[in-house]
Amino acid sequence: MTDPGAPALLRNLASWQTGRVATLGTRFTAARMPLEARSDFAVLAALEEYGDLSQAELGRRLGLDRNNVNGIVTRLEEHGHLERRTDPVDRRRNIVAVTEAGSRHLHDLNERALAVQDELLAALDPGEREQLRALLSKVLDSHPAQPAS
Amino acid sequence: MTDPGAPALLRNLASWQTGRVATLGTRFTAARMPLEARSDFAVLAALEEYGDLSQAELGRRLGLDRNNVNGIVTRLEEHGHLERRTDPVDRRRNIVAVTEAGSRHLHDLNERALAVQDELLAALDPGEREQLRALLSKVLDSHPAQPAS
DNA sequence: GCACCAATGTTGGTCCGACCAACGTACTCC
DNA sequence: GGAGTACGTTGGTCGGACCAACATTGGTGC
Repeated sequence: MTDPGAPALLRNLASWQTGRVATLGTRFTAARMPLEARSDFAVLAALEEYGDLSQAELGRRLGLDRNNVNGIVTRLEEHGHLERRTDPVDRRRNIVAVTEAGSRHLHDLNERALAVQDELLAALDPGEREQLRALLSKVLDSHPAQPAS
Repeated sequence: MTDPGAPALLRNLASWQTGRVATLGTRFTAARMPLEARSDFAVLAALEEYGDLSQAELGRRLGLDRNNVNGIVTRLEEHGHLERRTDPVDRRRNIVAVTEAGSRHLHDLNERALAVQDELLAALDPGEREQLRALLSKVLDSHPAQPAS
Protein backbone atom coordinates (compact mmCIF):
# COMPACT_ATOMS: atom_id res chain seq x y z
CA MET A 1 0.00 0.00 0.00
CA THR A 2 2.87 2.38 -0.52
CA ASP A 3 1.15 3.50 -3.68
CA PRO A 4 -2.41 4.60 -2.98
CA GLY A 5 -2.97 4.80 -6.71
CA ALA A 6 -5.19 7.80 -7.18
CA PRO A 7 -6.40 10.52 -4.83
CA ALA A 8 -9.49 9.65 -2.83
CA LEU A 9 -11.54 12.37 -4.46
CA LEU A 10 -11.02 10.70 -7.83
CA ARG A 11 -11.50 7.17 -6.59
CA ASN A 12 -14.98 8.14 -5.53
CA LEU A 13 -15.96 9.41 -8.94
CA ALA A 14 -17.38 6.75 -11.20
CA SER A 15 -16.95 9.06 -14.14
CA TRP A 16 -13.22 9.27 -13.48
CA GLN A 17 -12.86 5.58 -12.83
CA THR A 18 -14.75 4.51 -15.90
CA GLY A 19 -12.77 6.98 -17.94
CA ARG A 20 -9.49 5.51 -16.78
CA VAL A 21 -10.67 1.96 -17.35
CA ALA A 22 -11.85 2.91 -20.83
CA THR A 23 -8.45 4.45 -21.55
CA LEU A 24 -6.75 1.26 -20.47
CA GLY A 25 -9.14 -0.56 -22.78
CA THR A 26 -8.20 1.56 -25.77
CA ARG A 27 -4.55 1.12 -24.93
CA PHE A 28 -4.85 -2.65 -24.87
CA THR A 29 -7.01 -2.52 -27.96
CA ALA A 30 -4.37 -0.59 -29.86
CA ALA A 31 -2.03 -3.53 -29.40
CA ARG A 32 -4.40 -5.92 -31.11
CA MET A 33 -6.17 -3.97 -33.82
CA PRO A 34 -6.44 -0.56 -35.38
CA LEU A 35 -8.31 1.72 -33.01
CA GLU A 36 -11.02 2.62 -35.46
CA ALA A 37 -11.91 -1.06 -35.54
CA ARG A 38 -13.85 -0.57 -32.34
CA SER A 39 -16.50 1.52 -34.04
CA ASP A 40 -16.58 -0.96 -36.87
CA PHE A 41 -17.15 -3.71 -34.37
CA ALA A 42 -20.02 -1.89 -32.74
CA VAL A 43 -21.77 -1.27 -36.05
CA LEU A 44 -21.28 -4.80 -37.32
CA ALA A 45 -22.46 -6.25 -34.03
CA ALA A 46 -25.61 -4.16 -34.10
CA LEU A 47 -26.40 -5.19 -37.65
CA GLU A 48 -25.82 -8.84 -36.96
CA GLU A 49 -28.04 -8.78 -33.91
CA TYR A 50 -30.84 -6.53 -35.11
CA GLY A 51 -30.74 -7.18 -38.81
CA ASP A 52 -30.43 -4.47 -41.43
CA LEU A 53 -30.87 -0.94 -40.17
CA SER A 54 -30.77 2.59 -41.44
CA GLN A 55 -27.82 4.73 -40.46
CA ALA A 56 -29.92 6.89 -38.18
CA GLU A 57 -31.28 3.84 -36.39
CA LEU A 58 -27.77 2.53 -35.96
CA GLY A 59 -26.75 5.75 -34.34
CA ARG A 60 -29.67 5.69 -31.97
CA ARG A 61 -29.07 2.15 -30.84
CA LEU A 62 -25.37 2.59 -30.33
CA GLY A 63 -25.33 6.12 -29.01
CA LEU A 64 -23.30 7.39 -31.95
CA ASP A 65 -24.39 10.45 -33.79
CA ARG A 66 -25.25 10.33 -37.42
CA ASN A 67 -22.16 12.16 -38.62
CA ASN A 68 -19.87 9.52 -37.18
CA VAL A 69 -22.08 6.67 -38.32
CA ASN A 70 -21.67 7.98 -41.82
CA GLY A 71 -17.88 7.79 -41.63
CA ILE A 72 -17.87 4.33 -40.12
CA VAL A 73 -20.33 2.97 -42.68
CA THR A 74 -18.34 4.51 -45.51
CA ARG A 75 -15.16 2.92 -44.25
CA LEU A 76 -16.80 -0.48 -43.83
CA GLU A 77 -18.36 -0.21 -47.25
CA GLU A 78 -15.00 0.55 -48.85
CA HIS A 79 -13.62 -2.59 -47.29
CA GLY A 80 -16.54 -4.64 -48.52
CA HIS A 81 -17.81 -5.40 -45.05
CA LEU A 82 -21.25 -4.03 -45.67
CA GLU A 83 -23.55 -2.64 -48.34
CA ARG A 84 -25.62 0.49 -48.50
CA ARG A 85 -28.81 0.53 -50.46
CA THR A 86 -31.53 3.11 -50.33
CA ASP A 87 -34.72 2.00 -48.66
CA PRO A 88 -37.39 1.53 -51.35
CA VAL A 89 -40.19 2.58 -49.03
CA ASP A 90 -38.41 5.69 -47.72
CA ARG A 91 -35.81 6.94 -50.11
CA ARG A 92 -34.18 9.17 -47.51
CA ARG A 93 -32.85 6.16 -45.68
CA ASN A 94 -29.84 4.03 -46.42
CA ILE A 95 -30.44 0.47 -45.42
CA VAL A 96 -27.17 -0.97 -44.24
CA ALA A 97 -26.55 -4.71 -44.51
CA VAL A 98 -23.56 -6.82 -43.52
CA THR A 99 -21.82 -8.87 -46.19
CA GLU A 100 -20.29 -12.27 -45.82
CA ALA A 101 -16.86 -10.69 -45.44
CA GLY A 102 -18.25 -8.29 -42.86
CA SER A 103 -19.55 -11.15 -40.82
CA ARG A 104 -16.17 -12.81 -40.83
CA HIS A 105 -14.58 -9.51 -39.88
CA LEU A 106 -16.99 -9.16 -36.98
CA HIS A 107 -16.07 -12.53 -35.56
CA ASP A 108 -12.41 -11.82 -35.94
CA LEU A 109 -12.76 -8.53 -34.13
CA ASN A 110 -14.81 -10.18 -31.43
CA GLU A 111 -12.03 -12.59 -30.62
CA ARG A 112 -9.56 -9.78 -30.28
CA ALA A 113 -11.99 -7.79 -28.16
CA LEU A 114 -12.42 -10.73 -25.81
CA ALA A 115 -8.66 -10.96 -25.45
CA VAL A 116 -8.60 -7.28 -24.50
CA GLN A 117 -11.33 -8.03 -21.97
CA ASP A 118 -9.30 -10.72 -20.34
CA GLU A 119 -6.30 -8.50 -20.08
CA LEU A 120 -8.31 -5.59 -18.73
CA LEU A 121 -10.27 -7.58 -16.16
CA ALA A 122 -7.47 -9.93 -15.18
CA ALA A 123 -7.87 -8.97 -11.54
CA LEU A 124 -11.51 -9.99 -11.36
CA ASP A 125 -12.82 -13.52 -10.98
CA PRO A 126 -15.77 -14.63 -13.12
CA GLY A 127 -18.32 -13.68 -10.48
CA GLU A 128 -16.91 -10.21 -10.13
CA ARG A 129 -16.81 -9.75 -13.88
CA GLU A 130 -20.47 -10.60 -14.05
CA GLN A 131 -21.22 -8.17 -11.23
CA LEU A 132 -19.38 -5.43 -13.01
CA ARG A 133 -21.17 -6.19 -16.25
CA ALA A 134 -24.53 -6.11 -14.51
CA LEU A 135 -23.86 -2.84 -12.68
CA LEU A 136 -22.64 -1.07 -15.79
CA SER A 137 -25.63 -2.39 -17.72
CA LYS A 138 -27.94 -1.04 -15.08
CA VAL A 139 -26.36 2.38 -15.35
CA LEU A 140 -26.53 2.34 -19.13
CA ASP A 141 -30.12 1.16 -19.20
CA SER A 142 -31.14 4.04 -16.98
CA HIS A 143 -30.04 6.56 -19.58
CA PRO A 144 -31.28 6.87 -23.12
CA ALA A 145 -28.86 5.20 -25.50
CA GLN A 146 -29.16 8.07 -27.91
CA PRO A 147 -26.41 10.49 -28.83
CA ALA A 148 -26.36 14.00 -27.45
CA SER A 149 -28.14 15.70 -30.33
CA MET B 1 -37.93 -4.58 -22.80
CA THR B 2 -38.80 -3.67 -26.33
CA ASP B 3 -35.48 -1.87 -26.50
CA PRO B 4 -32.64 -4.24 -25.72
CA GLY B 5 -30.34 -1.23 -25.59
CA ALA B 6 -27.11 -2.47 -27.09
CA PRO B 7 -26.15 -5.65 -28.92
CA ALA B 8 -25.12 -8.53 -26.70
CA LEU B 9 -21.61 -8.59 -28.07
CA LEU B 10 -21.09 -5.05 -26.80
CA ARG B 11 -22.85 -5.54 -23.51
CA ASN B 12 -20.30 -8.18 -22.67
CA LEU B 13 -17.35 -5.91 -23.26
CA ALA B 14 -16.34 -3.96 -20.19
CA SER B 15 -14.24 -1.71 -22.39
CA TRP B 16 -17.31 -0.72 -24.38
CA GLN B 17 -19.50 -0.32 -21.34
CA THR B 18 -17.02 1.79 -19.44
CA GLY B 19 -16.48 3.87 -22.52
CA ARG B 20 -20.19 4.59 -22.82
CA VAL B 21 -20.55 5.38 -19.15
CA ALA B 22 -17.55 7.69 -19.34
CA THR B 23 -19.13 9.44 -22.32
CA LEU B 24 -22.33 9.95 -20.37
CA GLY B 25 -20.18 11.34 -17.58
CA THR B 26 -18.53 13.89 -19.84
CA ARG B 27 -21.91 14.82 -21.25
CA PHE B 28 -23.33 15.47 -17.80
CA THR B 29 -20.13 17.22 -16.81
CA ALA B 30 -20.40 19.59 -19.74
CA ALA B 31 -23.67 20.85 -18.32
CA ARG B 32 -22.07 21.84 -15.03
CA MET B 33 -18.56 23.03 -15.83
CA PRO B 34 -16.12 23.54 -18.66
CA LEU B 35 -14.89 20.17 -19.82
CA GLU B 36 -11.25 20.94 -19.28
CA ALA B 37 -12.10 21.41 -15.59
CA ARG B 38 -11.94 17.67 -15.17
CA SER B 39 -8.19 17.56 -15.69
CA ASP B 40 -7.84 20.55 -13.40
CA PHE B 41 -9.80 18.72 -10.77
CA ALA B 42 -7.60 15.66 -11.00
CA VAL B 43 -4.40 17.66 -10.66
CA LEU B 44 -5.68 19.76 -7.77
CA ALA B 45 -7.00 16.69 -5.98
CA ALA B 46 -3.65 14.94 -6.29
CA LEU B 47 -1.76 17.94 -4.95
CA GLU B 48 -4.11 18.38 -2.04
CA GLU B 49 -3.89 14.75 -1.09
CA TYR B 50 -0.21 14.09 -1.69
CA GLY B 51 1.26 17.50 -1.10
CA ASP B 52 3.47 19.33 -3.58
CA LEU B 53 4.70 17.26 -6.48
CA SER B 54 6.77 17.64 -9.60
CA GLN B 55 4.95 17.60 -12.91
CA ALA B 56 6.37 14.22 -13.85
CA GLU B 57 5.23 12.73 -10.55
CA LEU B 58 1.78 14.17 -11.09
CA GLY B 59 1.59 12.47 -14.45
CA ARG B 60 2.66 9.15 -13.01
CA ARG B 61 0.13 9.20 -10.22
CA LEU B 62 -2.76 10.26 -12.40
CA GLY B 63 -1.90 8.34 -15.53
CA LEU B 64 -1.49 11.50 -17.58
CA ASP B 65 1.53 11.99 -19.71
CA ARG B 66 3.88 14.82 -19.12
CA ASN B 67 2.90 16.80 -22.19
CA ASN B 68 -0.66 17.11 -21.00
CA VAL B 69 0.34 17.78 -17.43
CA ASN B 70 2.29 20.73 -18.70
CA GLY B 71 -0.75 22.23 -20.34
CA ILE B 72 -2.99 21.69 -17.35
CA VAL B 73 -0.47 23.15 -14.94
CA THR B 74 0.05 26.15 -17.18
CA ARG B 75 -3.66 26.77 -17.35
CA LEU B 76 -4.09 26.44 -13.59
CA GLU B 77 -1.11 28.70 -13.01
CA GLU B 78 -2.56 31.38 -15.27
CA HIS B 79 -5.73 31.29 -13.21
CA GLY B 80 -3.77 31.57 -9.97
CA HIS B 81 -4.83 28.15 -8.78
CA LEU B 82 -1.30 26.89 -8.28
CA GLU B 83 2.33 27.93 -8.37
CA ARG B 84 5.34 26.49 -10.12
CA ARG B 85 8.78 26.83 -8.58
CA THR B 86 11.89 24.97 -9.57
CA ASP B 87 13.02 22.36 -7.08
CA PRO B 88 16.19 23.65 -5.35
CA VAL B 89 17.62 20.16 -4.94
CA ASP B 90 16.97 19.10 -8.53
CA ARG B 91 16.72 22.02 -10.86
CA ARG B 92 15.15 19.96 -13.62
CA ARG B 93 11.96 19.65 -11.66
CA ASN B 94 9.09 22.07 -11.23
CA ILE B 95 7.54 21.74 -7.82
CA VAL B 96 3.83 22.43 -8.17
CA ALA B 97 1.88 23.76 -5.19
CA VAL B 98 -1.79 24.63 -4.77
CA THR B 99 -2.70 28.16 -3.78
CA GLU B 100 -5.52 29.24 -1.52
CA ALA B 101 -7.63 30.06 -4.55
CA GLY B 102 -6.78 26.69 -6.04
CA SER B 103 -8.01 24.94 -2.95
CA ARG B 104 -11.31 26.79 -3.11
CA HIS B 105 -11.57 25.93 -6.79
CA LEU B 106 -10.99 22.28 -6.00
CA HIS B 107 -13.82 22.15 -3.52
CA ASP B 108 -16.14 23.92 -5.88
CA LEU B 109 -15.32 21.46 -8.66
CA ASN B 110 -15.77 18.57 -6.26
CA GLU B 111 -19.32 19.58 -5.50
CA ARG B 112 -20.17 19.75 -9.16
CA ALA B 113 -18.49 16.42 -9.77
CA LEU B 114 -20.56 14.81 -7.04
CA ALA B 115 -23.70 16.17 -8.66
CA VAL B 116 -22.63 14.57 -11.92
CA GLN B 117 -22.10 11.34 -9.99
CA ASP B 118 -25.58 11.37 -8.64
CA GLU B 119 -27.05 11.96 -12.04
CA LEU B 120 -24.92 9.27 -13.64
CA LEU B 121 -25.53 6.62 -11.00
CA ALA B 122 -29.15 7.49 -10.32
CA ALA B 123 -30.21 3.91 -11.04
CA LEU B 124 -27.95 2.41 -8.37
CA ASP B 125 -28.65 2.29 -4.67
CA PRO B 126 -25.84 3.13 -2.23
CA GLY B 127 -24.78 -0.49 -1.87
CA GLU B 128 -24.51 -0.94 -5.62
CA ARG B 129 -22.58 2.27 -5.99
CA GLU B 130 -20.06 1.03 -3.47
CA GLN B 131 -19.81 -2.29 -5.28
CA LEU B 132 -19.17 -0.54 -8.54
CA ARG B 133 -16.58 1.71 -6.95
CA ALA B 134 -14.82 -1.28 -5.45
CA LEU B 135 -14.81 -3.31 -8.66
CA LEU B 136 -13.47 -0.46 -10.75
CA SER B 137 -10.83 0.23 -8.11
CA LYS B 138 -9.76 -3.37 -8.23
CA VAL B 139 -9.37 -3.21 -11.97
CA LEU B 140 -7.43 0.04 -11.81
CA ASP B 141 -5.16 -1.19 -9.03
CA SER B 142 -4.22 -4.20 -11.08
CA HIS B 143 -2.73 -2.03 -13.79
CA PRO B 144 0.08 0.46 -13.41
CA ALA B 145 -1.31 3.96 -13.09
CA GLN B 146 1.31 5.32 -15.44
CA PRO B 147 0.72 6.76 -18.87
CA ALA B 148 1.53 4.81 -21.99
CA SER B 149 5.03 6.18 -22.59
C1' DG C 1 37.20 15.57 -14.36
C1' DC C 2 34.85 13.80 -18.43
C1' DA C 3 31.77 11.11 -21.31
C1' DC C 4 27.66 8.84 -21.42
C1' DC C 5 22.89 7.91 -20.33
C1' DA C 6 18.47 9.00 -17.96
C1' DA C 7 15.04 12.18 -16.38
C1' DT C 8 12.52 16.65 -16.69
C1' DG C 9 10.00 20.23 -18.86
C1' DT C 10 8.64 22.16 -23.11
C1' DT C 11 7.08 22.64 -27.99
C1' DG C 12 4.68 20.94 -31.83
C1' DG C 13 2.28 17.66 -33.99
C1' DT C 14 -1.18 13.24 -34.94
C1' DC C 15 -5.23 10.61 -34.12
C1' DC C 16 -9.86 9.31 -32.48
C1' DG C 17 -14.26 10.18 -30.71
C1' DA C 18 -17.95 13.29 -29.29
C1' DC C 19 -19.86 17.12 -30.52
C1' DC C 20 -22.29 21.35 -33.51
C1' DA C 21 -23.95 23.86 -37.94
C1' DA C 22 -25.67 23.80 -42.34
C1' DC C 23 -27.32 21.94 -46.56
C1' DG C 24 -30.27 19.27 -50.08
C1' DT C 25 -33.36 15.60 -50.45
C1' DA C 26 -37.36 13.09 -49.18
C1' DC C 27 -41.34 12.13 -46.37
C1' DT C 28 -45.73 13.46 -43.45
C1' DC C 29 -49.50 15.77 -42.08
C1' DC C 30 -52.95 19.00 -42.65
C1' DG D 1 -49.56 22.39 -51.92
C1' DG D 2 -46.98 24.13 -47.88
C1' DA D 3 -44.87 23.66 -43.15
C1' DG D 4 -42.40 21.00 -40.45
C1' DT D 5 -39.47 17.02 -39.79
C1' DA D 6 -36.25 13.23 -40.66
C1' DC D 7 -32.29 11.57 -43.22
C1' DG D 8 -27.64 11.52 -45.11
C1' DT D 9 -23.71 14.23 -46.08
C1' DT D 10 -19.97 17.70 -45.61
C1' DG D 11 -17.04 20.38 -42.89
C1' DG D 12 -15.67 22.00 -38.88
C1' DT D 13 -14.38 22.37 -33.18
C1' DC D 14 -12.73 20.50 -28.98
C1' DG D 15 -10.72 17.38 -25.34
C1' DG D 16 -7.70 13.90 -24.38
C1' DA D 17 -4.35 10.23 -25.39
C1' DC D 18 -0.64 9.67 -27.83
C1' DC D 19 4.48 10.30 -30.35
C1' DA D 20 8.95 12.90 -31.65
C1' DA D 21 12.41 16.03 -30.68
C1' DC D 22 15.07 19.26 -28.03
C1' DA D 23 17.70 21.75 -24.21
C1' DT D 24 18.74 21.50 -19.49
C1' DT D 25 20.16 19.03 -15.51
C1' DG D 26 21.52 14.80 -12.66
C1' DG D 27 23.66 10.72 -11.98
C1' DT D 28 27.22 6.97 -13.12
C1' DG D 29 31.23 4.69 -14.92
C1' DC D 30 35.68 5.49 -15.88
